Amino acid sequence: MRIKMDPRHQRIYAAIAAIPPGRVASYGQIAARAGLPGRARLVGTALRGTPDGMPLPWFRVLHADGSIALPRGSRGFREQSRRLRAEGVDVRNGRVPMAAFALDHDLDRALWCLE
DNA sequence: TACTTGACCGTAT
DNA sequence: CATACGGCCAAGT
Repeated sequence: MRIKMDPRHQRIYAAIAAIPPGRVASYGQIAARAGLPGRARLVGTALRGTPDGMPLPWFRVLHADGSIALPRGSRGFREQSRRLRAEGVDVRNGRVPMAAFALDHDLDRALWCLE
């Protein structure tokens, strides 16, 4: 048996999966690219409920200011930092310089206008 | 059903 | 730099 997953979550997962290695995106950017402008919180909700075993580059999703969402010192926090650095992303003091690594913000605004 | 939480965000002070 | 606030609203209790 199989229960249909919320289509919005599917679109969110797809948007996250589309982030290229070595790049990152904010929750808001992912929401916009999933056709859900202004609903960054839903991205967090979806991410929290990521099905076990789904190979999702969750670590490429950060706060809009580039900081890691998970609590400082938590296991997730350390793993996220490690995995980002492993693919060349600059993580300093729990934060990534978005100007240099984030997906194009202007494109997201353009997508927003199409909604 | 009602109320609270929260892997958020932009703006204001 | 740090709080505060309103907007957002699915999930959890």
